[in-house]
Amino acid sequence: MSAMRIAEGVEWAVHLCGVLGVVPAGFGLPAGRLAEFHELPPAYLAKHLQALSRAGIVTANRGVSGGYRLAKPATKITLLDITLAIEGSEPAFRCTEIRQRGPCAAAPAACKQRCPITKAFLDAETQWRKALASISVADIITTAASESFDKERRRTFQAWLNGAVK
Amino acid sequence: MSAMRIAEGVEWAVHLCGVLGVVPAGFGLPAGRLAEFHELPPAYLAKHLQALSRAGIVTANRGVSGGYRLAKPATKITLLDITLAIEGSEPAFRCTEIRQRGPCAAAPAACKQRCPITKAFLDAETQWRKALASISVADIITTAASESFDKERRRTFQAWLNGAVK
DNA sequence: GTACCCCTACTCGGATAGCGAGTGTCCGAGTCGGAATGG
DNA sequence: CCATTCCGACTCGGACACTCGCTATCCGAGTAGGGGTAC
Repeated sequence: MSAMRIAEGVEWAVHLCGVLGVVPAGFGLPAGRLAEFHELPPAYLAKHLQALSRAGIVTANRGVSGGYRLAKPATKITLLDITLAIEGSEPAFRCTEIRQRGPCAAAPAACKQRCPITKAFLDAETQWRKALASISVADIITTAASESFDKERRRTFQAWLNGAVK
Repeated sequence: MSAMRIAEGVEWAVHLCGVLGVVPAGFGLPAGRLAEFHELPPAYLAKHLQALSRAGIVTANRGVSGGYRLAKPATKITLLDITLAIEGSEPAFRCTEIRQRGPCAAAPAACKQRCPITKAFLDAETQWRKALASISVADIITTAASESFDKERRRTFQAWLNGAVK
């Protein structure tokens, strides 16, 4: 009774892209530091970072002073990009064509176009994707900064960042 | 890499509500017949029908000539109603408030309002729900009838229905 | 003949196993930086 | 003092267990209808 759950890795990924978005350009953060920032399991987070890397959202540098950084400007990365990178791009609704089964099955020839049920669900999903595509990581950063970053917390963050970037 | 899957029980439920929508008013179909109509596993389908019953979408009658029937006009039953009945009404995105954890945690006092990430995902989900709420079972029936019901199939269906209803 | 009662058959309802996808973890592949060394 | 080489430590990347929730099933609870029986 509680399906349709978005993987929590999506939440992690968006938060971390937000963090990477405020790292000075040219610098990166290793996976361990990113995990530390929100007290996330480092090994598992690494898996999700790989997915982001494969999707071209972040770039990975190896070596002693390596780490992850955004692959493109934060304004060009949308919540939809991140979601698809983590969850995959398959639609949530998958028609199994049960209308072609049973005593009153529709003839395959009559099923050239999608059944109205499938169409409705895919349309709804398009609306969902459109909404997510309209928000960028830069938007998230701006809003978060203005909403819940007082002077004190901003300094705490800067201090941590200075100790984390190489 | 393939999350966010809608339970296929939703697809079944919508199709079956469509079938129940064209049953003459005052008559019902037992779960076994409904399962037979699309060659679905009867026992498992029964579980979903229970969920529809609890949600007030269909009413269940016991006894020798009992069965399920729509609890309200097909125009008043939306795809969203059915989806929520099967999947539950919890939102797909669930914020775990990781912003309140780690070396730069936000103070609980600063988290009165939802973080912008959660807000964005819930807004997207609202768009999704709105799209599903705009389609009724009656709409599905109308479209399906006009798209893929030629005279021959319509007769086949009527014959099955006459043998199925009590 | 009729009214009542019981019984059977059929229905829904909730409690019970099985399996697959996300969740979590680990160790190996790859790379950069620096230290040691020889010129 | 400087260039070169080698070594080491740190990083990402993919392969391996575990847990929870959807999938699937069964048997018990409940009801309506019909047949039998007594009046």
